[in-house]
Amino acid sequence: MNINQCAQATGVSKDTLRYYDQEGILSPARDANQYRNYSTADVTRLNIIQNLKYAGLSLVEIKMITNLMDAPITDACKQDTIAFLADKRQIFQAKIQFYQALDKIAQAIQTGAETQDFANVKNLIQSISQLPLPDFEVR
Amino acid sequence: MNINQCAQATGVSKDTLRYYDQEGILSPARDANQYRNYSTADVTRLNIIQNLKYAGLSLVEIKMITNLMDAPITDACKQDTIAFLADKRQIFQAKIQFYQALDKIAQAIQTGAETQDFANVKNLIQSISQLPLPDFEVR
DNA sequence: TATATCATTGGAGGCGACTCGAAGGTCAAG
DNA sequence: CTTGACCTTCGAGTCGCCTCCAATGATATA
Repeated sequence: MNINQCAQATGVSKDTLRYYDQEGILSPARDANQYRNYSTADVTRLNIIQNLKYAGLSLVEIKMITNLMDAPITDACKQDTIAFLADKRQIFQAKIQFYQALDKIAQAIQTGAETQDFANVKNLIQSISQLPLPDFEVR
Repeated sequence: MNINQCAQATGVSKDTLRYYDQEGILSPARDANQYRNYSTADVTRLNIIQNLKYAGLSLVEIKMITNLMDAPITDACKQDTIAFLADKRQIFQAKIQFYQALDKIAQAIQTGAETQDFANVKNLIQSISQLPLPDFEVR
């Protein structure tokens, strides 16, 4: 599968695919003519990359996780992984709670706007300031 | 409250506060000497900004929402707001589901790594590729 | 075999959201 | 009335993540 086909298949642009290669995030095999040749495993990996990006991970973090797939897992990296995941899970859970709370407010604002209750809309926006940000991350 | 005190109180850097002013996201009153003077309402607004940033909204989107607080809400902007919120709520709900699914996998990976079950760790990472990305947004 | 269409690289440019530095105005303490 | 710690603006720089372009090489079709 050449770069164009891979771009079609995954929705990731050719430029981005070259960029990922350059950054060591996804380096497909090369044909004799130096053309990139994407395998189905590469496509799977691109799906992982897209999903983790969607979850707000940086490319560096994504690289770290996907590298676990082909590296033999050493003891040191095991420790790192566990720590990293414990961290990320805290963030994920905080995000779940946060989005649930925010969605509730958004729903109320929606209703308020529909029923012309604008005073209440302003109060609801105010209430966004009360949502507790987890103290362990700033981003 | 001057810019330094506001920075202390909110954890937002002075540079960022000036940047927000410049971008029209938060423009505090000015004293006679042109110094920025932040009110408690401004601090509240900064909390809102930080929370919406955490939820993944861009500064432009945040500006749109917080502007609802001091503008008289016209019919046109009401329509916009409702549409915008409907959109965002879809995204919020998708994120909730996504994070829940991802956290489950992360938990399993964590357990796998702790119990040295590395083959399973690799399978679990693979399974991230299966998480369904909502089709209505790419970010 | 010429032409069009694909691939390669390297380097520059862009955008969002800051971040920093220089040059200068303001103010309180000694 | 000077010193030092603030504040101001403006312009440039940074970082992550692409995106575009030019020069060059490979492949497929008339």
